[in-house]
Amino acid sequence: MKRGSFQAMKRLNKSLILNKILNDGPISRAEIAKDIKLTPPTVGTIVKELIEQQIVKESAQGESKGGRKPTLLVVDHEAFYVIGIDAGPRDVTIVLTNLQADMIDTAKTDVPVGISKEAYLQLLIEETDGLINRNASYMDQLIGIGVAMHGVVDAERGVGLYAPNLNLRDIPVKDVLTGHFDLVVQVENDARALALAETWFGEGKGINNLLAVNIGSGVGAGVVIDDELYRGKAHIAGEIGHMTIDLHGDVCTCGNRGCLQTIVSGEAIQKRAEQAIKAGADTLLTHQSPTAYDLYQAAEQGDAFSQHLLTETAEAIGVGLTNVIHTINPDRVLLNGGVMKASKYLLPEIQRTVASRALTAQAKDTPILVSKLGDNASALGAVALILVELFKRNGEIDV
Amino acid sequence: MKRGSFQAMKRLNKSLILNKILNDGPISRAEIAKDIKLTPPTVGTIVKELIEQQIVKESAQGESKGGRKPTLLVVDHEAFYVIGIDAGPRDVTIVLTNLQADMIDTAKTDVPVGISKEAYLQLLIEETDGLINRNASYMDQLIGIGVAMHGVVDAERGVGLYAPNLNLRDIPVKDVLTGHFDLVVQVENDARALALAETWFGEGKGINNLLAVNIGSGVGAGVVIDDELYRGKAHIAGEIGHMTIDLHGDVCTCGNRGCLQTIVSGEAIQKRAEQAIKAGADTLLTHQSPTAYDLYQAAEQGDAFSQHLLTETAEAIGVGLTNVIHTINPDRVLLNGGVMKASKYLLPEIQRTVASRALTAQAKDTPILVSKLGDNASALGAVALILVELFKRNGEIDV
DNA sequence: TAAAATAATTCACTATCTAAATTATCATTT
DNA sequence: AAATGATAATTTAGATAGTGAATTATTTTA
Repeated sequence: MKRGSFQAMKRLNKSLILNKILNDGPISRAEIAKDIKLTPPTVGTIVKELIEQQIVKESAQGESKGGRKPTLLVVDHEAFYVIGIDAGPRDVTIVLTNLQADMIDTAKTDVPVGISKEAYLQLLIEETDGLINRNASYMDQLIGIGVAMHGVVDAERGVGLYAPNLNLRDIPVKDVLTGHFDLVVQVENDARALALAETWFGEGKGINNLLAVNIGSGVGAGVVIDDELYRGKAHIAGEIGHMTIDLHGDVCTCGNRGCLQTIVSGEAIQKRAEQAIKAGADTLLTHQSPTAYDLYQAAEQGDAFSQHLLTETAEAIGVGLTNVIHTINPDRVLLNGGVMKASKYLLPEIQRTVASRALTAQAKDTPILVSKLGDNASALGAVALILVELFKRNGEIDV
Repeated sequence: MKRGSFQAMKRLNKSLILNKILNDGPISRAEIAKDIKLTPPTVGTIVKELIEQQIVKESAQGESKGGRKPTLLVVDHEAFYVIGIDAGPRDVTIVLTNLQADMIDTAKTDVPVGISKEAYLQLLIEETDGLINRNASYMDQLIGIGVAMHGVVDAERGVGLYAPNLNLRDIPVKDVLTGHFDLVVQVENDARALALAETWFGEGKGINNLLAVNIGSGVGAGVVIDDELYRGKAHIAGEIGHMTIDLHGDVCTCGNRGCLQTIVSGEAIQKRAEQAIKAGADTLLTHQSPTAYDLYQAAEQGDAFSQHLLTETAEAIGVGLTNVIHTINPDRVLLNGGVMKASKYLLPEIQRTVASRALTAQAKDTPILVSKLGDNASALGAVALILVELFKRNGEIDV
């Protein structure tokens, strides 16, 4: 219950101005004032503070519109640096970026099978230390470490509650990392980090209510509502992989039947193809257990079996998305993950399925796009976790 | 993009104080100050304004805690009156209540089959006029009319976009009613109004993220996120009746197969029972087409057929709820509607199903309750639509 | 070169909060 | 019954941060 106070009022205005510069910069003080409906003096004094904090700087002069040239303001993207860690079950990717996610350096390492909780945390620390040592010159401007973590995560406490593919529980990521690095550390579930990456750097920019779905070895989604990640009481909002869409379908790892994952996850696709091939399906495929990408390639060669399997997959994805659209009705849906490497075949069928099944014209028209962020998307989401802190706290992050 | 200003700051504090009195009253100025962390003078001046606006009044003196007795403040529930309309496809219910939803008077009328848009609106006006004329003494304190409307509703414009069971589209409810009554009019979808009724008067009080499901002739839900109704871009958030849970199930009115509705709606239950009875099921039931309540009564007599049918229904509801819990992870789920008249048999099975299917311990524990609001719940939700306006606008509604 | 326009800053003013002091009222102790 | 110590509410003075109008700094255009 946040009361109104002078501090709060100023914080809000400062936040509005900073984010205006971030999103619409280069921009003049005068234009900021006009857009946010604050008076020029108010904008002036707040901008002065932001410049003192080094997060904003004056750039070139703008074009005159018949009077004095405006002094344009931009966020100084080189003022601070951020580390983002994609802490997956198979490998760990670490990136060092500036404030607009330009990659300075990156490191990637495999995770040994059956690793213990302590060893996993040690691995994160060592790899991060390595990256830090290689880039010592940036380190006094390093403001935080974001972690995108596989599994169910309590973002508030920074704890990995359950990481199924590592078979680990209650991993105190935040405590351990802050203890070692003495920096701001934010931890989040990888699907949600991905959604955040989209809103900061991808196709989710400016979308207030977003569903970002990751279809890989599992299926998960990040839900953005009113420009903020929505987590839910038990931190499981967006766990759509275990949505039941076929009451009498195959048994899932979770014990239920007909989860979305049992049809559309990377593993499910491989398994379904494998079974069909064993049963003697007529196909050009040479792999015994082809991935979605293999299917895509074969489909390109005209393989009807692969085309059919991808269509089937797309329809199931479409059914799942329609269910979510009817529940939270997002402004846009973004698709990501390894399976979407077959997006050329999947996307049109997904769109067609949603258009055919959704209830109203507007719902049928829900834009469904494939992410353009590429491989480091989760790590970039981890970076974005820190950017949220920085820009929400008006640049007043502890360095 | 709301900037910080003195006005906004004061509005916020006024809102906090008013809602504190509403929720925790009778309460003294001193305690308000302590709870909201505002200083006594600030609270004092704002309370003075609220008293001038008549929405708050001083009630009795409280108990002394060793000093001067506190003057307790309460919302004056008799200061204003509200009309709530439940505009359904079969009948229209209208209530007149004070600010705590105490019923002053009520009216109910049937809707002729195949009614036109104009006639339906005329019916709403005439019935409301009748209620108003019967209660003329309250009318100078009447502040608004809320409408809970069957179908897809654009709450912002106050238009019924599509009312399937009336087979009407684009019903300009708000414009027509404001034109005739010159009062604040708010229109909302009935399932969402129901959710709002729960947060104001029912089991949803104080629950930040709520799912209120109505299982009647159709299935719909109201989604509350961060204490506010969530509508979604196309106004269809919460349309969970057409969630696909059985890819190869029965065909729904929407054209898809295996919608939740095809198993659990009132009509679906009757249809399923009817078919089984025709096929010679062994049952005590005398009806050819029994309702959920008939099944409940028979089940109470030990009818195994009815018990089984209810269990089947409950499991499907549980599957649907689990899907929603995995998507938006609400703090609480409330169940309402005609089918829940069999809640004695349904609820335990629903809870068991969710507990068995949900992913994590916390999710399994999601509280699922049956509404206690009774028959006028939707009309009370309509009343709540106006209360939201009143209490969000700090009592500054135009009378 | 003067006039008009736009950008940024300065100055005076105002709304609203806070802190401290004051007044009002009550229970308890002497 | 009067004094004492609490608690509640109000009054007073002061601080914060916004607004409007005026001023200064540029720049384009007539």
